[in-house]
Formats: sequence, C-alpha cells, structure tokens
Amino acid sequence: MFIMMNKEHNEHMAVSGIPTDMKLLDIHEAARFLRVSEVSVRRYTKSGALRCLRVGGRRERRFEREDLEAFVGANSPTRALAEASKPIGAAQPTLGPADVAAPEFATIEGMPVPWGRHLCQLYETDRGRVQMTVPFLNDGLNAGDACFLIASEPARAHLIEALRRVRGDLGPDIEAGRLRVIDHAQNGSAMLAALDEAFGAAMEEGFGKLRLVGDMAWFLDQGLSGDELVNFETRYDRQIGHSYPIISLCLYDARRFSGIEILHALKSHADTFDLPLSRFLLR
Amino acid sequence: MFIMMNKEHNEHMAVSGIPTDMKLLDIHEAARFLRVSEVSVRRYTKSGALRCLRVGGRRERRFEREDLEAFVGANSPTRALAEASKPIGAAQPTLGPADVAAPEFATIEGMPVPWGRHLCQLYETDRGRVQMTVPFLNDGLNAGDACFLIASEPARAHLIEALRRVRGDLGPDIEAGRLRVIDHAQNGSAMLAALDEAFGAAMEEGFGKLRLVGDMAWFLDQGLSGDELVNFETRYDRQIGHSYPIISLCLYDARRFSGIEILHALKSHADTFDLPLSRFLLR
DNA sequence: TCACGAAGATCAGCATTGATAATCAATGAC
DNA sequence: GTCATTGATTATCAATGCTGATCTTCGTGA
Repeated sequence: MFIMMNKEHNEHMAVSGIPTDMKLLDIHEAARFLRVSEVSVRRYTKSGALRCLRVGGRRERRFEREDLEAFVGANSPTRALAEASKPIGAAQPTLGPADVAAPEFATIEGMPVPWGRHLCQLYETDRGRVQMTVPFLNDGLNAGDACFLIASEPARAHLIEALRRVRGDLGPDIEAGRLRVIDHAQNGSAMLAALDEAFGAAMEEGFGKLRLVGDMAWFLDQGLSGDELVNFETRYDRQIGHSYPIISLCLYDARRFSGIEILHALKSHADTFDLPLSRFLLR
Repeated sequence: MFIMMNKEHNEHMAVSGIPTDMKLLDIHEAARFLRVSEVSVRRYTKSGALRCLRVGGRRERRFEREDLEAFVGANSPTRALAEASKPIGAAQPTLGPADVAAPEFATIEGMPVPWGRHLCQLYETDRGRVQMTVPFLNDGLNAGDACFLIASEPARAHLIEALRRVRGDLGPDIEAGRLRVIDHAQNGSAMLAALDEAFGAAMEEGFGKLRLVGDMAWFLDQGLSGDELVNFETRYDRQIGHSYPIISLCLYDARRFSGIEILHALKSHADTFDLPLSRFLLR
C-alpha cells in the first residue's frame, strides 16, 4: 500500500529538467500492463519473447514501455515493422509471440536449435565461412525449408560454390523457391523491410520453416558504419528474428571487423549463448 | 574536483570545458530511475557495482545518467555452474578430506564461480573496465584473498583509483600483501614465470584463495604481437590458471584489439562459456 | 475426443531488498 | 549565528523477487 503510493507518486515531476522519459516498470507493473500474471511475464522474458533489463544483485526485472507495446503487437509477424497505431489499451485476447509456439528443432553440427533463434558465428579464414553454414543450408534444402542467403561478392560466390559442391546443381532448389539469394540493400532499414517482405512471402507460399545465412561483411561493403550495423542487428533481433519460424545465422569475418564491432556482434546475438558458444568460434 | 577529473573523456564539451550534458542526479532521482529504493542505491555504490560521484563535506552521492544506464544489465540467464562444476562421474561416495574443502565459490555479480577459472571480459568504455572488476577485487580484499593486478598505465591508474574510491585508503591492503600490483614483464614467458612465482609465494604466505585482474592491453603496450598474446593466454590457461585456487579475470579493451584478437581472446578463455557470457560483455 | 502447450497457481529455499531507527555532521534558510 | 532539514552511516527485521519444481485448468488443433 505504502509502496504503491511511493512508486506512482511524483512520476511526472520533471525535477530540475532531467528527462524522466526512461520510465522503467517493475514486474508487477508490467504484468498489470499486459493483464497477465507475473509468472507469465517471467516466462516471456525467459523465452526471449519479451525483452527486459536487469537491476541489482537479485537481478530484478525492469521493463521499458516500448518493449511491452511491441510484445502486444507481436502477433502479426508480417507487419512486424509497421509501427503505426497500436491499440495498447484493450489487450487482445490471444497474445503469444511466434517463437513460443515453435516446438521443433533444427540441428546445427549435432546441436538441437529451436526455431526463432538469431545466432552469430565468428570466423577468421575462408574455410571457417563455409564449415558450419553449408551443412546448415544443405539440411534446410533437404528438409524443404526456405533458405535465404545474403552476402556480398567474394563471400557470396564462395558460399554458393561450396554449397554447389556438396549438393550438385542448385537450379532445382532456386526454381522451387527453396534457395533464395537476396541482394543486399543500400542500408539497414531497407534490408529489414526487404527481409520482412521476403519472409512473409515465403510463409504465404507455404513454407513452414525458414533459414537465413548472412555474411555481414556486406554491410561494410555498402560503406555503412558499425553503428548502423548494431542498429540493424538490434532491430532484426527484436522485430524479425523471433517473429518467424526462422533460424538466422549471421557470419562475421573477424579479419574485416574491428574489435568493437565483434563485441557488438556478440551482444546483439544473445541467443547464441544458449548454445555451446565455442562451436560458433571457427577458424 | 572529482567531477572535472571524470569528465575528461566526455565528447560534448562546451567552450568552457564544462560538459553541456552533465546532469547529475541525486540519490532520490537515481533510485527513481532504477525503480529501486534509495537504500539499495547506497548498497550498490558501497559494493562498487554502481559508480557515483561525491560532492560536499557530507560526501553526498551524485550520479551520471550513463552510469545508471550501464548499471542496468541485459537479460541473461542467471544460472551459473553450481551444477555444471560438479564432476561428471556418478554420485561421489564418501569424500576424502581434500574434497571437502573444494566446494567453494566466489561471487561475481551474483554468479557463483568456482576457484580455478580463467575468464575473460570485453569492454569498450573506461566505465566497463571497472564495473565488474572493482567489486570482484573489493570482495576479495574483504574476504582476505590475495588480489593481483596487472595493467599498464592508463588502465592501471584508473583501476586503482576506482578501487580506492569504494574502499578508501589502499595502504593497509597493500602492506598486508592482500593487494599486489604486478609490473608487466617484457614478454609472455617472463610474465608467466613471474606470475607462477608470485602465486606460489602468496600461497606459502598462507593465502588460501587468489584473485587476478589483468588488463591485457599491457601486452600491446609492450609491443608484443597478437600471436604472442594467444600463446601467452594458452599457456596460462594450461599451466597456471587451473593449478592454483585462483580466479583469473582477463580484461580486453575492444577499442584496442582487432577483431581477430578478440576472437582469439574468447577462444582461449573457454571457462567463460560455462557462465552467462552476456554478463562479461560490458559497455 | 484426446493430446498438447500455454497460463495460472502454489511450494520451497535463498539472497536481496525495503523500511525503520538511531546517531552524526553538513547544509541551507532565516 | 541559529536552527530545522537533509543525507551518510550502521544496524535490524520483515517482505519481496528470483529460481526451480509440481500441479491444474483452459483453449486449440489433430
């Protein structure tokens, strides 16, 4: 009683001009916002469906309003990028992110990987670039998944050639829409939109599972900055990577990225840490 | 005086040299920002987990927004290897006396970490350098462990100053041999020998537990190559890091190392992957 | 209709947190 | 200069949130 009064008191008091825009909600307030139990809120964050921050030695959950609103709207994947009017007042009866309902696994080098994961892989030689990705794509093509590939030039030819070598002629796969090479866009936003579009189209064509391999050096080849790359990955992680039945594998050539960029790459692919990370650090 | 010193790296400087965006929050505002009580804010600062400035003869706490934002961590599983550290074999029957003493843990940001681990931590701002290490060393000094520090110059003074700020005068710790600043050697082999010597000496003096914090930029400052660094870390991992009751925390400033070097740093600290890695990727 | 997954409720152990009190010294208003 | 207020420090104690577990209910789809 006293506590609540304490918390809701003076929220809008712009004391001394300090921007109070960063309003964090605790788990109780978040649960009330979503009209679910606190237990469910914990489940959402644990599964990665709902983003949350942590504070203190007890690692209590803190939520930003923006994330809660995004979670409510996460029901319509194809419109994941539309950030127009979102009715936040009346909660929709069935809220449930797509990845919560994906009970199947793909296999990457023997590791079971659930769908809806956004992973990164670091490598430092050309061989490392294809070592994990080619089997991953080959498995997907065999399983009838829609497989997407993004890469700029030396890497693109290298990946395609390596895939062709284990699979033979790729013509049938391409014609059937199982293998799609996506041209990299001019900037991150355009690429996000293109991916959202491509994934939505594949789903409508009846593909139940998607796979993406992206060699992120295309970003550098477009002359884009590291900041823009972080921005792209963060938005992909929040808006797309967990909203489709897709496994996204982002490749980082450690020879081409700086230490800071590698650090940012790791931080924006937290899903990878649920798996044995050492398997994703290739030669 | 604290204030001026701390703002030397701020980009947004007005002509006067005083940063324009320097909005200090008092403890009440900081507590409201984090959605915790003022008592907790005081606890955070006392442990060194949250940086604060002091003003006036009453040493009132003042906070920078950036410090508060850095304190709010990302979501990540909190389970640490309480279970994973157990021997893989079946249930142990009766244990010998040596085994009874074994099951002890240190605590790093709430994570239980067994002794004998060789961990790495990546950071990209000066703030990140001290965020995890200062509480780690402070805990060790409080517990009576022997704490070793290796760093070359800008980092060394920064770490010592940050530790002094939460702990007060370090003279007693140094005189009692609890805190030892080790001069970096000319090359990796000499450093390995020096560390082996220093650890053995501390053990003979009766210290039961050791802690090491090393900012690996000293390697670069010695003009040594990345290959030599890998070699050093690999040998440390094999020969020393697991042979003493020590927790070794190696810091990598992502601003100073290349992508390949960061990749190698990760690969040579596989112990880190047993813990929630995202907690070791700091800002 | 049955099976399945999600949601909700509950239990336990545990460490942190929040509230409160007492003391002390600096601050700010008069 | 006085004097009430504020914040620091230390301490105690109850409440809260986290983790993991089990169990039941509910709605949907096979």
